Amino acid sequence: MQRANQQQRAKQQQRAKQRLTVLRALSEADGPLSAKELWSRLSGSGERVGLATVYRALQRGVEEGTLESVEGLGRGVRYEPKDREHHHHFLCSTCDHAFDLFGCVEGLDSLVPDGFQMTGHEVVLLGTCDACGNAA
Amino acid sequence: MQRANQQQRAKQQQRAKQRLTVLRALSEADGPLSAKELWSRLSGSGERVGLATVYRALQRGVEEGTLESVEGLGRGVRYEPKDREHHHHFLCSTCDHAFDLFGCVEGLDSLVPDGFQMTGHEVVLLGTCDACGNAA
DNA sequence: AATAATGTGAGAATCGATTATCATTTCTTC
DNA sequence: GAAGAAATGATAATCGATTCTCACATTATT
Repeated sequence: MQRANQQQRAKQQQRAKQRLTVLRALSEADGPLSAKELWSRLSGSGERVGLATVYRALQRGVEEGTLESVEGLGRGVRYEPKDREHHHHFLCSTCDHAFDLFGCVEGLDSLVPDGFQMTGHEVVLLGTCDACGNAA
Repeated sequence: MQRANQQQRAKQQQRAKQRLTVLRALSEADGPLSAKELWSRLSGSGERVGLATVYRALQRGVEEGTLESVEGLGRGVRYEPKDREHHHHFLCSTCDHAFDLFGCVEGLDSLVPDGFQMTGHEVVLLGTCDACGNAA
């Protein structure tokens, strides 16, 4: 069983060249990316990948549990690998890129109103990233 | 000048009955609302207001500086009066309503990477609101 | 009351994001 | 290498959100 799965995965990986290109690009990113961001990056670096393929790869990643969709960063949905530790994001208002942050905050529990059940939280820092700040 | 403005505002307020209905409903809400949420509420309470009017009222409110658009709460844009104190939101995953919270968190500064300039932040708590929790 | 200016509602048009379609290509199996 | 299965790319279709259009209603001005 274990072995059969491995074999099957190996097969899939050989077949799905573009899909893995997409997933690799996402795992190498320094923050969550939208389908279009991902597609732009790949296209920019000479990879010929269709936008539909990017969407398919992301969708499948979420279904298989290796990716996670991240809402709440401006408009649109971005994606990131699910195996990252708990973290938050910095959204640059100039380049609109979202950066992973390390660490978390304190005092969340005290914000929850009586009777409400908190199951998670998101923190987004807004401002200007290093590159955009220097370019100004 | 001061007086001219007041007179003009008075005129506008008499004219724009529906617009003010929209703005009042938003200011009475316990959290930021989207155009459609606002429209549903008004329609539900017997007000005959067109969706276009809601959008116009919101757009104008933002232009005039009395309203603020809030992104980052799931998909879509919501609006809230700009005169509220600094606060955050609780997003109920069941009813999808966003509730205003009171208070803030600590330790944000330490999350900012070197070279980045933070100009603001958002905190969103996720979970189940009182009503939805009891209804389950 | 007549006229002009503004506000409104209903639905059409538009927009960006996402999904569906389908012919072609690539890989696997035999 | 042939046949079948899966993946891909281009682009059409769809979807929800928002804006636009325009005829009509309301309010203001004279």
